Amino acid sequence: MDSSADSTPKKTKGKLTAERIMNAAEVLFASKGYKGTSLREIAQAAHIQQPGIYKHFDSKRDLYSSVLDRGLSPMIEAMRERTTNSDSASGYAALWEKITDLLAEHPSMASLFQQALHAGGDDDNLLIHDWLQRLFTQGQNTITALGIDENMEPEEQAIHLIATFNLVTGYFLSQQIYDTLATGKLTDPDNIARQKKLMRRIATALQDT
Amino acid sequence: MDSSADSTPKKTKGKLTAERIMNAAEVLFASKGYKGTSLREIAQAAHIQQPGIYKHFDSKRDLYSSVLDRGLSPMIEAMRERTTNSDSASGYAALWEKITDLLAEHPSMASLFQQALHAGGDDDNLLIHDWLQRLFTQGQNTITALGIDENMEPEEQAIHLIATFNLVTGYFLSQQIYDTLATGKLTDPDNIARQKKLMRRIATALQDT
DNA sequence: ATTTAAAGTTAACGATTGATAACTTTTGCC
DNA sequence: GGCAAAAGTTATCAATCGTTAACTTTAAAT
Repeated sequence: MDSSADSTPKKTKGKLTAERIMNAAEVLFASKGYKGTSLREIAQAAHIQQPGIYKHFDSKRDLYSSVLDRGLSPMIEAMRERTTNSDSASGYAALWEKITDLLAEHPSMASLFQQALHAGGDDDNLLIHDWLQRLFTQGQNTITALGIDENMEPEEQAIHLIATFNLVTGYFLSQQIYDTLATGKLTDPDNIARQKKLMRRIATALQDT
Repeated sequence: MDSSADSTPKKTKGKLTAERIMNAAEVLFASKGYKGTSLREIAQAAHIQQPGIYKHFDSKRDLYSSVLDRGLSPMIEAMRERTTNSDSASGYAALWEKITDLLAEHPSMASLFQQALHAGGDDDNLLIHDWLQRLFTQGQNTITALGIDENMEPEEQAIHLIATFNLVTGYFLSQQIYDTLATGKLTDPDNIARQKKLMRRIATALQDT
């Protein structure tokens, strides 16, 4: 299928279909939630019939999990890099900017992540709990990498983390708020630049203890 | 029913039941989402049988709307007061603190509000769009009341609004993040005080142009 | 070109859901 | 206390949903 055979793995028909399914699922899960999205509408968006989804995924839950995996891995990777290379105070802003860039490419992920976070009392808790551990607790370097003063008491560190997390992800979920005051899209480069500027100002304010 | 007959309206059995239904619905809608919550589980939590809900609400949608109404009205009221009485720069921090206090009493509302905001492409858009108008666009006084520089370009104003909104509401949705670093509840008074302190620092940073 | 495996479709199933109708019980008013 | 209205229950319905099985078509491997 692919002419550059050695540098790119061959993509079978099935793999391409699975990608289409996951792309459709990502957008629909993000906008309508897990329960609010049926496999029939995902299938329709992916141009197959609904039971066909079972050729590629074991269950709806498996599809959801795969979508989350695909979307969160780059974030975990960015976090890991910063944790490993945290060498200066400028690092933390760069991390959140990197995550902002990632989310700008996949704005649905912000919604999916927040949904998964807010699923309380469900059997999803194990899934997202695992992700939280991987995202936020890779040792004390994580705190520094995230731009949080490590001499702070844990409660205050946690609240700083929450604020920063919500600033970054909440931005991508707020098009409707944006529409009340301005025109355009939050994923426009100009707006992304504005958001980054605002984040830098906040980061500076929080860093000055 | 109520012995202080003149100062408090009488609460019929039905009204008390409707309250129970709405209390149950508020918590369940918040944690499981609209589609993920069935009328049967709401009814069970309210100690009635499921079709009994139709004695008090026309539909599931009507119940949802009533829950939103009940929870958002105090916020609109707080907003209106600040808009009317916006007299000093200290006003804007007080507004967000007031909203923080309101949400601390009803943390489910933060989740419900965000859910409604993120419902894209649904017939809910009219509902939340109305609420957004009422929350955020009560004239130019609103911008000042919210602590946003009115000489800023609209795009930047909108992004500041988004940031502030997500700081306030996102806090209440982030217990799972908090749990990765600390113990306790986000609604504990100590943590609320920490959050307010953090918000004041951010507000000051954003105000310094 | 042939064969096998993969991928896709159609039909159907059991479970769940929001809503309705009929009936029963409780409440509130006089 | 009696009566009407309100509130609540039981039973049922049509629709939707995730899933499975059987069948068909296409893709991939040789």
